[in-house]
Amino acid sequence: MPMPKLSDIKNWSPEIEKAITEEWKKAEMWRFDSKKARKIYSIDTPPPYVNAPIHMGQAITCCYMDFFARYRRMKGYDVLFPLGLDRNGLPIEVGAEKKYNVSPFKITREEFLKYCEKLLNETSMESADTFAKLGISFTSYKEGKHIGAVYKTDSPEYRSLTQATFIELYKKGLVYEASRISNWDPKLRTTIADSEIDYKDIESSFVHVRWKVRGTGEEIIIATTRPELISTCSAVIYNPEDKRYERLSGKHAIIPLFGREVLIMAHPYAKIDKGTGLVMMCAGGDLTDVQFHREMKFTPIIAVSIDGTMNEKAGFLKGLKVKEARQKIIDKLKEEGLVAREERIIHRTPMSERSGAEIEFIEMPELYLKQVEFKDEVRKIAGKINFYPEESKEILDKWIDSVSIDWPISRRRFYATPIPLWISDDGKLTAVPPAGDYYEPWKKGSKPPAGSEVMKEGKIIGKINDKQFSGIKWSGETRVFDTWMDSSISELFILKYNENKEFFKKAYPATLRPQGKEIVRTWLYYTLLRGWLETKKPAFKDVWIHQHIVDEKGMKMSKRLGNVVDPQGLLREYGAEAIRLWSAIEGDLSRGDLKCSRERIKAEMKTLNKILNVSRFIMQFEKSGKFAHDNLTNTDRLFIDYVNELTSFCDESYDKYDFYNPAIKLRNFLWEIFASHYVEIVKARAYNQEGKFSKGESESARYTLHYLLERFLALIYPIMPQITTMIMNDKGIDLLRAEYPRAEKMKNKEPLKDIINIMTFNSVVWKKKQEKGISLREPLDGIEVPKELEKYEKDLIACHNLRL
RNA sequence: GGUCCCAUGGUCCAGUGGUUAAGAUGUCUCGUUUACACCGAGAAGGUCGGAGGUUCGAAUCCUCCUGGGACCACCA
Repeated sequence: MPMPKLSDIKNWSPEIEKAITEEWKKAEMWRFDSKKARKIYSIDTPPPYVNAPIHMGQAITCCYMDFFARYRRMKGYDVLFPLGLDRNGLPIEVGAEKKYNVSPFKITREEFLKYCEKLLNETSMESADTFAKLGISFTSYKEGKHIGAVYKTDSPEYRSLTQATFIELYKKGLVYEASRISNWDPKLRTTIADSEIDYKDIESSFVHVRWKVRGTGEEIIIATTRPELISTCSAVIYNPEDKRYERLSGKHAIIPLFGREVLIMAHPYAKIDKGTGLVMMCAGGDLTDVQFHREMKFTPIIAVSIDGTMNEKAGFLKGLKVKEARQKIIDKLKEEGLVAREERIIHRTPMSERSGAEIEFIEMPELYLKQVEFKDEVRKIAGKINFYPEESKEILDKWIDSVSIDWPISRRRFYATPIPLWISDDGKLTAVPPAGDYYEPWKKGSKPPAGSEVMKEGKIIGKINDKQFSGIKWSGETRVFDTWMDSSISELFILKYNENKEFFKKAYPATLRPQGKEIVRTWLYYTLLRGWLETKKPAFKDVWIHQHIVDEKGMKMSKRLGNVVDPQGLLREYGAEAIRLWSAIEGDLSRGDLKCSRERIKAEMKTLNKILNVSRFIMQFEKSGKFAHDNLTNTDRLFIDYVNELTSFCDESYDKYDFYNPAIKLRNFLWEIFASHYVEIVKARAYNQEGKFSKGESESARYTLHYLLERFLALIYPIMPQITTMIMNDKGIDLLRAEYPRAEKMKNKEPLKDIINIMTFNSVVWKKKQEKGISLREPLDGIEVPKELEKYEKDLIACHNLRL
């Protein structure tokens, strides 16, 4: 479809956009040529999750990124602006389970992954299509080998880079295995992610149990919601401020029914006003318990086995399910007269979203990537990055300060990057494959590939083919990576780390990381950590942090609240240009949330039509050749000076990722300064039907009308690429490849001052005519042009038909 | 519970110590002028979230409170 023409349309509409954006999507006009590229500007875009349709937040933030990309192209940069699609992880698994009614625990892993892939194949390109409709100028809308191609985080290429970087870290001894508390779903027999936990307020029994103190025989009362874990107790604590129990410090308490003795000690975890102020610390009761055990270096006693039943550590409760055990021990304690009181309390209980089972916290071995020892280094490189807005760096700094444990990177899931390791049957040796290929060790019959290195306790001790390892049976690692292991190398991937060393060297660090404030502690932090581990450099030159798109009441959009605004609907109704302009005009997304209002988006459609109408008016005049600045009339020079001032202002603001202030000024220029006043003042001179003006004066007006229009369109082009390109196309100018306009030297130092005076004068005259009830064309007596506007007198007299 | 961000006419937003708080949008009234009714002119609408404090002077600086948001943690 050809580009629509101004003369063919009356109003701007989403239908017109369709012709343009479809053409753009097909044309691949923003392809990146690494050989020609000199000034590289790369944007490490956040890959949207493909499973759900693009939501308003992604749509708007992507528009902002497109503002940045289009502006930088105008400034002569070779812009690398790739579209990534995030396809790893839990939401895909959950989606497949729901859609096909399958469970990864009932069918084989291979089968389950096929369902995940099936789901992905059905949904994958929908989001790309929405971006195309928004007019986003991604480097490419096609997959492939070229730089800037659409990439998928679950592709073998991407996953093999995740694995390659991991392999190097592993060989350097930066990865180790240690126990970690997992959310265990005893019904599904699997660990589940935090996001799969529903917290429900459930009434439960808060049992006050009588304990004895060794030696003195004194009775103490401890309240608990988990009496079935009493046998695993490793200490009894009270708050250090709690005077009531000071005297017990260092003494031992005797566990009721079990008779084992545990130390009584002060610890801040205990709250004075909760229960009796005494707490029994058990393993697996909750996450606090676990931290406590770590801190005290106590060995936790685990009494709940992975099928959700009690084991031998629970003594007579062995074999019972947790809930049964709880009831049984309460009964037993009552029988023995050990229950002082039983209270019913509402207890916030973690439940599995899918099975409805109560979550148990159990310890399992997981892989950790060292990060605590690199905190200072990450802080240092973060200091070299420009943050927009500056204050957003604080979120990162605060997070780095609070990092206290290493990064657990393994997960017991399925649709994710497999961990590329093989373990010897005695569990003491690890085979590490050579970096570069994509490995799936979990598959049946997989073996460590030739060239694998064998490691023991973090040190390389030989090659897989060495005689000493000939008899060993290797089994493939079944765990996968935390998806942030993939996401945290996005900038390495798009800049072709390991693949095109020459280009990478030229392009790294990436220029810009645009992202939301809520993932600073994950995406940004992990990327900086991983980038530093690979290159010892900051991963980015600039970081732009944005806030949120919220609903009309200022609440975060969520499915649960039912307040999600669908960008597809808005696109159909108002089109991309209105949405884009609204998003720039409404506020600065890097400084505050943007409230999504249909009414206000709709209102911007008026601006689009204003642009069309002004353009139509101007296009009826021939543009007369070049005019030296000095040969223009005073009025024309004044407005040209102003638009040049605006040119510098927009340039400086755009450079700092501020599109809000320029958008406001440009909009104001269009409506107030240009359309309502300049055009009105020079109309008579441009037409010059009565021959009041010289040919030169008339041509000066026509030249200036075109000049102002072209400049305005060029300045607002990054925000509204479609309407501007279309009009400029009619004028024979290709805005898509145009340079950013150069601000010319100004004659008037403060053009706005005179302009405001002119605007005020016009208002006075218009008001007067209205009062007198005469039409605006009719002559008016008794009004003089004020002295300070003498320079513009001729135009003003003609415009208002003043009779002196 | 911790850390951080935000609060200005119905709605959005500017204003970071100095006369009467800028503008947009919406509302109402009047008008139709060789691009435009998705138009033009005009009007109404604010105790700058609340309470203290600093200052000659506070929307602006400080403290507390209220409401909204983000992330983290937690409920024996």
